[in-house]
Amino acid sequence: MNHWLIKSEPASYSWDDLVRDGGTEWDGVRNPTARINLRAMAVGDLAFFYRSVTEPAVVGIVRVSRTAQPDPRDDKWVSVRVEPVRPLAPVTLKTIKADPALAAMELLRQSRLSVAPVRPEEWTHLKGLAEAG
DNA sequence: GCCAACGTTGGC
DNA sequence: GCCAACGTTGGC
Repeated sequence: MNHWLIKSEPASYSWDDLVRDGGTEWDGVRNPTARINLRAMAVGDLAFFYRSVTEPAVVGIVRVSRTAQPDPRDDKWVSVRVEPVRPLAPVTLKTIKADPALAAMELLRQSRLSVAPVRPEEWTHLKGLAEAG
């Protein structure tokens, strides 16, 4: 199983919106690198839900419930379906940046990438931080 | 194909 | 609000 991180601005779609909806189409991604990552997702893959812009932090875990399909509004692009698994105690960007075990995360390396892979050891470590806090 | 201008993302 | 990073567009 692969692990990922997906970003959303709370003003456009928040963790609470996802919980309310019970799942959503993760569409609107318009970046070629992010598209490669969406296409690589399998059903059952887990992703951190990252809140950008306003108090940037990882705030939850989601599960991929359908693989990539063309966006009906623009079939050059794709979307997957995700559903909430559980909220996490927020792990802030500040904490992530300060942690040597997370220094290689794609989140930090390419800060504008909205769909990024997470290495297994990074996944375990970051999830551990949320559970410790 | 190069590159300057421009637009968007996202941290601060 | 500012600005760095970086992707896209368009003139040449």
